[in-house]
Amino acid sequence: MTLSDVAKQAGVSIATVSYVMNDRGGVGERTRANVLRIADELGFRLNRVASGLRTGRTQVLGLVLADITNPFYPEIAGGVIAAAAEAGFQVFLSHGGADGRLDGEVVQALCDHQCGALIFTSLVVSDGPLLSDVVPPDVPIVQTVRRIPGIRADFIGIDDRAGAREEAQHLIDLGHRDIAVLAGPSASSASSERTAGYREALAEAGIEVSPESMLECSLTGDAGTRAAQQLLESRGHAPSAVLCGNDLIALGAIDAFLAHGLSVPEDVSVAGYDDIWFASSRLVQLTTVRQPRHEMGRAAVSLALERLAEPDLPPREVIMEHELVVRRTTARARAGTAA
Amino acid sequence: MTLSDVAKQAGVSIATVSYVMNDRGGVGERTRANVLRIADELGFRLNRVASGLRTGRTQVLGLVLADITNPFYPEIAGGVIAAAAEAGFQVFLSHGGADGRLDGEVVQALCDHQCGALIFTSLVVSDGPLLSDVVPPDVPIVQTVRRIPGIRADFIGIDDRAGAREEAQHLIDLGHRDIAVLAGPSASSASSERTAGYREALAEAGIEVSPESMLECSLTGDAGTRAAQQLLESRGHAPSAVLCGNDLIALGAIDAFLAHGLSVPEDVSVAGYDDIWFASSRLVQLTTVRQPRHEMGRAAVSLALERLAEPDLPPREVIMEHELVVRRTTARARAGTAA
DNA sequence: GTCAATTGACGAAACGTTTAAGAAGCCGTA
DNA sequence: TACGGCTTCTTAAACGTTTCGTCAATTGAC
Repeated sequence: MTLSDVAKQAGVSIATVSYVMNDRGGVGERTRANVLRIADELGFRLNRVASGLRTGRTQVLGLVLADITNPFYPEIAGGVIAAAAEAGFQVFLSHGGADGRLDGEVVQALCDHQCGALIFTSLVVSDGPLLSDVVPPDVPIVQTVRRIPGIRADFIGIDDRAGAREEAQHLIDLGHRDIAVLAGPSASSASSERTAGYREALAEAGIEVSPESMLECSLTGDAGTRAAQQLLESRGHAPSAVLCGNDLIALGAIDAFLAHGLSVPEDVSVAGYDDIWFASSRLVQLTTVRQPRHEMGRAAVSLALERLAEPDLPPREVIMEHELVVRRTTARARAGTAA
Repeated sequence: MTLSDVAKQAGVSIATVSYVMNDRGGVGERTRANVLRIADELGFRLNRVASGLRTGRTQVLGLVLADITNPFYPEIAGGVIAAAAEAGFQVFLSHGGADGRLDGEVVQALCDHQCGALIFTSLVVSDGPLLSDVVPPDVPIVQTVRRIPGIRADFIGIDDRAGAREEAQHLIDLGHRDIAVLAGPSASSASSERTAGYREALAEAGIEVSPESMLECSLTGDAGTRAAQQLLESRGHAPSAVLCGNDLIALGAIDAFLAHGLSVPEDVSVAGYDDIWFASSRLVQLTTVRQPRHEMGRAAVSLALERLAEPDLPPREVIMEHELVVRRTTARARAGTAA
């Protein structure tokens, strides 16, 4: 079932059918209607692979998630897929390596399939050279969540530092002074921004964080559990509150505290970051900072398509609104501990 | 950068380079090595779109998730993507409509892009005609999780009925007699199998479930909350235990019970189904039945590729191992209520 | 030394589409 | 009548691969 079949049936040339199927002008009203009818009867649909070859651009976006099993990412993917579908694009989904780094083969494969644009989540700095080596210069790149400097790519994310400051301030307002930080990997721009935000707000309030109360761990629940245990061991007692690099760390830390017989938030307040779906469950009720993930996915597609239409646009950064969400894992500091 | 460029540089024909790049025989060892070297120097990679057009088959799988934001599905996607990558395939990701039904346009778009095979999760019966209308007969279809009868498609899932029986038996063994069921939509084969399994096991133990203790709701947390509320209202008191159609319903129900001042599992035991990631969190510790989602995704790819290689295989059903996971939301029935 | 079989390489057609360039018909005006 | 300017339609050349059929060169057997 090809253009040629429809053309034969309708008694016109292949070109005419092509013009009709692509809604191009220059076709008489009668023939257009006739072709449309025949195509419909025959169940004809354009072969997008052939179009892609001929035009040199495919209606396909490549999306690389850092880790698809991390509940943070699928909603971004949802936004990307929805916006892409509206624009008539398909989405190739891949994910990075287990260590959070980008897998060169994955990016290569995407390029082999002639993606029109590439969207990445949570790049790390060492991914930079890979991208410039592998991705053809005419393929737009959008990075979300994290940003690596100096690469040819648009960015979409939130003001992590501001969110972190607000969250730290929230704890300070609740009277906490003995505050620990379980930070995400400093290789991640988002994590280091958050850590910086925490530090700034605490410093402004005259609170200093001792080295043993400032731990760096990877962005998983297990890492959070281990870090919280280490916190308890090295300090000898629980902090009054803990600021975590993301929600998974926070949940892992809560696990650890509960296992030590501490209650949250009565004994220790815990705050996360991201507002993953499950943070809002009544069973958890985690205080956190929300990233508009679905909207970020949509916006990433807009950036990509805009640049596709106008390649010479200057590099752009879109910063979306975040929101401090106060729930049940943070509470007023105990009188005794607030000093 | 095309075959032609490499051929020119290596002083051989396009055909020869093609044979080399595809690891076909009939090329001398010296020329092969030379072509490989030149291709590497030039950074040449085959254009998969052109290959796809020429061969009529693309190295692409289409994956349609019922709902990407539902934490149940991304792990299936992870398995699919991993297995596909190993076989040199890319994966187009789409998702169904908000009502859980398949969107015809989505399937059409996937076919327009000449996917080699299509994998679906959680089809509903009314999706059947759509598939046979839209998907070309030479494109293998794999359905996972749920099965709709009579369509040209392989299936991969678990024995939902057996899992449900085991779970119900677990509650019976704990001494529960006043057991309610919050079932998923009966339009879903998985849900109705589970419901049937619950019923069978309860019936065998001589337990009958009153109509007001058997509610059907959709597979979301909110629906679970509402259903649990309705349960409490119409019955006047809490059941001793509740079997839920999936984990989300269970979590929603727990929410509702907690909101009514009941404790889980002291006042009421709750069991879910699926073992989504967060059911295992220490904050939840949900008793449930595990589906090996990652492996199901991988197996779906195997089925698809096998049928691609051998289209005349008889229809196949792969049933994977499930596992009853007993955690903290189910406990021995109170002496008083066990009657 | 001859001939058949094998190996290694090539030419060219095809896959289904897009699109530049051009032809045919029609209209109105000079 | 001749002609420029529309509109509508067609012809044909790509896009980058794969693969069939052919052929020259080499090998091995006699």
